[in-house]
Order: sequence, then C-alpha cells, then structure tokens
Amino acid sequence: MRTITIKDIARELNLSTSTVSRALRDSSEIGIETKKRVLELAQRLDYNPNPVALSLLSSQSHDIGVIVPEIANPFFAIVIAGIEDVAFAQGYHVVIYQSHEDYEREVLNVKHISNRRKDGLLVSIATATKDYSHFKSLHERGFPIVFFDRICDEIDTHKVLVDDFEGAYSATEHLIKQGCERIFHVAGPDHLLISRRRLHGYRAALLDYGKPIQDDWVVSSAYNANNSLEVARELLAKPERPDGIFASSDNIAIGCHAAIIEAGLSMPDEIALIGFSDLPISALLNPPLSSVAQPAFEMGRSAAELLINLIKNPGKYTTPISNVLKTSLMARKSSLRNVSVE
Amino acid sequence: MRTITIKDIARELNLSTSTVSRALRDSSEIGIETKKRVLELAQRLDYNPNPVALSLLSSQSHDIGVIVPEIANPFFAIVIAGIEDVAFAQGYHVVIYQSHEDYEREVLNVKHISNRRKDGLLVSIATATKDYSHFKSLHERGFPIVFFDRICDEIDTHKVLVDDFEGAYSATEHLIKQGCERIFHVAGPDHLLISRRRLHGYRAALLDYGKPIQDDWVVSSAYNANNSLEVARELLAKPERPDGIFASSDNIAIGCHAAIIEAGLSMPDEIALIGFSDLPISALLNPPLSSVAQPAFEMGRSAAELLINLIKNPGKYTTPISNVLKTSLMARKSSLRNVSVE
DNA sequence: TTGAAAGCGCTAACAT
DNA sequence: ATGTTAGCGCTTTCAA
Repeated sequence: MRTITIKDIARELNLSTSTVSRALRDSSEIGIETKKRVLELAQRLDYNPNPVALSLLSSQSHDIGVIVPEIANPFFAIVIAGIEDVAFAQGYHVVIYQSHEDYEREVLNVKHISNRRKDGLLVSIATATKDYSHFKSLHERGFPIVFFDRICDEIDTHKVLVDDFEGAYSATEHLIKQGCERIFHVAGPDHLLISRRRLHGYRAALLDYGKPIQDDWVVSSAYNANNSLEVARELLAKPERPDGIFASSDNIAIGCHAAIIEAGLSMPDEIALIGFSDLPISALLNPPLSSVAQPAFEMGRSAAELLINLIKNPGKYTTPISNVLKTSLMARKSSLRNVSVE
Repeated sequence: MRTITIKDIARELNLSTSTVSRALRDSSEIGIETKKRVLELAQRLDYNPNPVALSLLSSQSHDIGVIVPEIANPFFAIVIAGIEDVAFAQGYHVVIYQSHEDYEREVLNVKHISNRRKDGLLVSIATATKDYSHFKSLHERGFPIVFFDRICDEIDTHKVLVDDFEGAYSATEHLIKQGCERIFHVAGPDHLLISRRRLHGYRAALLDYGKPIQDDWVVSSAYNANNSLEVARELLAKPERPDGIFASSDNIAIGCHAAIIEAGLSMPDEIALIGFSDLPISALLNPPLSSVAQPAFEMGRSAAELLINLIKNPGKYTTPISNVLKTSLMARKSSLRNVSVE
C-alpha cells in the first residue's frame, strides 16, 4: 500500500519538496511552468496530501466530534444529518460517538476527541451523566463545545435547544381541550433538563386550566420504548386509569401506544396519547401518534454553525448564544377526539 | 490549549526523549528507578500520547471505517453496535460514514477512509451504486475490506450476510399456509443483491406450492417507509388487490402497514403482511408486524472480527470467508390468521 | 542503561 | 523563483 508523497514528485521532477509543496498550494512565487509540471504529475500519480501529517503540523484535524446517546434514536440520526449538512459544506468531517447513555463511555469519548485533536465537540449528554467535569475541563482549556438538546446548564457555551416547556404546555393543553380529565405524564429521567422542563410545562398547563396536579399521575421512564412499555402496562393495570397521556418523548409514547392497544383500550376515546419529537415513524402508527414536532435537522444545522464559528474564531470571547427553536403541535388520531372545534 | 508532550517530561526530568519514550512503553532496558519517575510525572501531568504523531509514524490509525447507507435505519444502527462491541474490545475506534444511498457520497467516503489512513473498511453498499471500482482499487492495493448485508459479489474478500433466499422463502411459505392466494411482493431496488435474493426466495416458494407467479404482483420500492407507503397505496387502489404481502424489508413493510390501515382493510384477514429484518419497532405496531428476523448485532460482530483479522495479518492471503447467518420467522398478528395449526 | 540522530509527510521561515 | 533547514510528537536504530 505505498502511497505517493510529495517526495516522489520532487524526485521525479528534480525539485525540492518545498517547491512542490508550494506549487501544489498554488503559491504565487512559483513559476507558471513549474507549477504546471507539478500539477500534472500529481494528477497522473493520483497524489493525495497526507492529512495525518497536516494534522500533526497544524494541530487541526478538520474533524468535529459529535457525541449522542444513541444513533438508533431517529431524533439524533436526523440531528446528525443536519450537522453533516453544514459541516460538509465547510470542509469538516463529522465523527460520530455514542455514549449509549453511559457515563464512563461518555468520558472515554471526550478523551478520544481531545486526544485525537478534533477541532470541536457537539454533544447531547447521556442519561447517566451527573458530573460534568469532563466537559468543564475541556471547555476551560478553550476547546470549542456546543451543547444541543440535552444541554448542560453549568457550562457557559453555545447551546441549541427547543422550548421544551412550551411544547409540553401545548401538548397538555391539547389533551385538556380534547376533554381529558385524568391526564398522566410519562416523564423522562429526572435529572435531565429536558425531562424536567417538559414536566414543568405539563404542570403549568394543568394549573392554568384549573386541573388538579397529582404527583402519582407522573411516572418516569427511560427514553426508550421497551422501558415505557413496561411502565405503561403497570399504569393501565391500576384501578384508576388515565384518560390522557402526555409522554416525554415519542419513543416513550410508542411504548405507551403499544400498551394501550395491548390492553384493548380505544385510542383516543378511552385514552388520548401525545408524544414529543414527532419521529418519522409516529405518523405511520395505528392510530397515528400525535406529537410535538421538534426541528431536529435545523437543530443540527444550528449547532454545527455555532461550533464552526467558535472554531474559526479561537480565543475571541463571544457571549454564549442559546438558540431556542420553536416546536409545533402535530395533532393526529391518537389524541383527536370528535369534540367541537377548539 | 497547550498539551503535554514527551519533551516536557524529558526536560523536567533531565532525560532524553527517547528514554522517556522507552520508560512509557515499559521497555526492559530502562532502569527501574527512572521508569518510576517518568511514570509518576506522566501521571501527574496527565500526559497522553499524541495519536496523530503515532499514526504518522506507523501509518496506522487504530480506526476502522464503516460505511452504511443511513444510520437512521435501525438495522444498521444495530449492526454498528455489534461492530463497536468487537472493535472497542480490540482497541479500535469505529468511524461511521453515511452514503445516504448516494454513489458520489460513497466514493468520497472511501477516499476519506483511504486518505486518513484508516486501518480497514466495513461496508454495506448504497442503493445508487452500480460501479464498484472505488472498492476494487482499494482492495487491490491490499486495503482490508469486509462487506456486510449489501455485499458486492465482484470483490473477492470476506462477507457477512444472511440467507436472504431462505428467509424470503419461509416468509412466503408462511403466507401460503395462512391461506393467502394472491401474494404480492414489494421488492427492494432491482440491482441490490439482497433485493434479488429475496425476490427469488419469494418466487421459489410460490413455485414449490404450485401457486402462479405473476410478474405484476411484484412491485419495487426504495428501502424506506415513505416510498413504500406510496407504492402500497397504488397497489391497494387497484381492482385486484393482494390478500397477502411479503415486503423486502421492515421499513418497506411499515409503509405497507400504514397504507393497509389507511385503506380501512383488516389485517391479517383481508391482507396478511410480513416484512424482513424484525426491527425493534415492528413488534410494537398495531397489529404487530410479522417479520424475518436477522441477527443484526451478530452480523456486526462477525464483520468486525473478520476485518480485524485481516488487519492483523496483512498480506497473508486467506481464502475469503462468506459468513451466512441464519434468519428466523417471527409470526405475529399482521399475518397470523385463525387457521388450523400448520 | 541512556543519549543522539534520523525520519514519518508536510509546511514555513530563512536563505540564495 | 527555488532550495535548505527546522520542526510538529513520537519511535527506533545506532552509539556510547
């Protein structure tokens, strides 16, 4: 697997490597004739500069690292597509890392990213993470970081998120307007900010509409369908069932959806259901799942733009931006009862 | 962002860099005392070897590249999890590339992988790819490649796949045994081997059971639910509807599922449906989707093992292995009619 | 047991 | 307009 280097070209053309290097980078101080000869040979030999050497020289890799909990979660897959969209156009390559919701793994990922001289980091933190020092020390060393979705409030850098409170509020409001009286919330893990904000939105809506707030109407689930399926089964087995459920994510909602069907209950009449994120699959369920749509692709784009900005202006202190994106309510059959128009 | 190098340690300890290097690698020719001092200081300074320098030196990156069409496809996400499982344990890092089913993109990915001195490549080819020369030239230069799932027959290297023919055969057989008479097949794109093999399995089963084979009972769809939803809508609008559908993948089946519900047809009584892959979501649909399960995680593990083997034994010619994994039929409500037991 | 020097591929002063 | 030299961080002969 011998690869062509600048040396090969120099030898063949009886030039020094620096001349070749300059010719290749189209430097103005190289003779037009020489330039042509170099370019032609490079072309013929299929010369490719060795990025590793470049990286060693410049301490830049033109790679940006992205840590997400799971790529299998379509929400993150779409965010990544948005990130790649911007990064690719700017000449950066996106290296994807999965924390698998595990703290140790996340720490390892961060270490890898820092050691491998990635130019920056985009991250949505793992459920298990309660200590943020691995991010903090990186940030303090001046390493460009942007948080998205599952952000960390303790670190003063750019963030991209949606208005979780408002999204949750409108989802709950929607259930209220559909005539639901016993609205439960299947929340995400407590310590994640998004879980708490969505919970607060749920509570605020109930409060505003004069509905009782019952602590035992809120149960918690991991952000995946397997876990929520179990949680929902228990919920539905209780004597006092909900007649409406707001799930903290679509994955959670999908588990609830399956549990409701399994229990032989009708949706939305006996139980109305709404999720959060509007995954592509949601509209294809039976009945189609209502959800609070998040602009995942746009979130990825925005995060990448902010990060690249940070990378290109090193040291320059810029006030951290928190870009809060809008959600929109997608009301579908899983929650739309035949009530008088709102 | 100054980072600690071997030089810093050498200076501080009044040693040469080579001594430090040797001490760090626990060379036997270094005094026990010196070793201790070096190790301690390295620890205290949080020294991390620069992998970029190592990579330039050794032409190895300890990275392996994986190209998949889309990480948003849960099948590939699971395969990747399997790959990471093996790679991680062997000290390799997995760099994920998406072709987005696009040929140009795939070529770029291959180029990146080769330029960046990745140690090997695992790949499942894009739908749009009809020319394999980018893989061929890499392979001819001795670069380790293993294909999985969407393999390329023209290149003589390790492959990991499932028995698509048999899986498709048993799915079709299952529909026949459920009493279906008009079994349609929503196939994948023609030129993909997996599509063709599944189509052949479908045909073979019909033939064996003395059922007619009708060309217009086979329609083609991209491997995603959006496209298959449209295809299925057309199918169901025709005067002579199917009473059974075998879809070439679960994503395709999910679109069909939604179309069948949308058309108000009952599943499995009016139309029985079965897919291929058994994605995690499939069992959660309403009605739950029957499918041919593929061991995706195992496929990833096997592919990674074969690749690392190839990497560790460079040049050594080994007869290419095709590891064909078993599928298993998951019969669920979308196809299970109340017929006498098979 | 340790050090000096060369080199991986490339670029950027600093010559000429 | 082109060449020489040094160096990015590290390992590895070769010397001592």
